Amino acid sequence: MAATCVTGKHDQHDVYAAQCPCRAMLDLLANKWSALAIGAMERGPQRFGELRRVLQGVSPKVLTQTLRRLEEVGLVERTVIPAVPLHVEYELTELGRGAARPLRSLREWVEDNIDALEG
Amino acid sequence: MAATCVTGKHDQHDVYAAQCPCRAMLDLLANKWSALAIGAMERGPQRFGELRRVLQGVSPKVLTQTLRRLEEVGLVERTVIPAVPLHVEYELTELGRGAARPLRSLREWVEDNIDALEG
DNA sequence: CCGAATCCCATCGGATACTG
DNA sequence: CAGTATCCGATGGGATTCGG
Repeated sequence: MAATCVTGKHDQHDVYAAQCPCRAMLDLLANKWSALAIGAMERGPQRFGELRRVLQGVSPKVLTQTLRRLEEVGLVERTVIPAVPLHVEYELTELGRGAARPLRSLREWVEDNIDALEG
Repeated sequence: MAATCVTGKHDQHDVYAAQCPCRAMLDLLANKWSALAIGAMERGPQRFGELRRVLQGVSPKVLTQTLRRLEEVGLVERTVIPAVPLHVEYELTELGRGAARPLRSLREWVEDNIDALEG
């Protein structure tokens, strides 16, 4: 069971509390590009260009922003491989692989239920 | 297992495909207010003001937008109860309760792992 | 009073071009 | 190849106002 500000032991761990860091974290994960990027990296390390190709329609700026934010909170590790041409790999951390599970469930639910949805 | 454009039987059911309706649906669900609103409605029908209080920091305009979009795709049912003062109840549909599960997993993961995350 | 439409502004996302 | 810079349209929040 998740702790909440109201009922749990962690008074500041409630995604519904505006000032709780959980909310900022949920904002980061509950974001279309984050959900797709993390899913893409479940297969293993991915290069910037690979991610850009998989995440159809993402602009380089937004992909960079997304990956940098995921890196900042420790969900993704960025590795620069000095070579010509330059290689940069993005990989899920242990924590990132944990976050990937509920996100995969969400993506799969959408794919499995899209026919039942209107719009 | 979820079907994908590339590997599955449903050629148009891939959240990674830019033109797939799945992507639009994921964009709707992978949104900070949608995830919180759907979670709030898991307890049962909620009035507009209740939702506004639970989703700390949401403006009435954005809450209306969010609920309307969820209603359009059939995840939420909106019921106007003619009374003074006016009652408007929002309730998850069967489909909405299905979508609620992975979203709850995501919220719980965040609450359970926030201490391990940086930022 | 509650729900929601309107106006205005700040911020963000997206397309494109360009650089290390 | 992997980003950064720049511009622009879309989106989101706040305050206010309207309607029931």
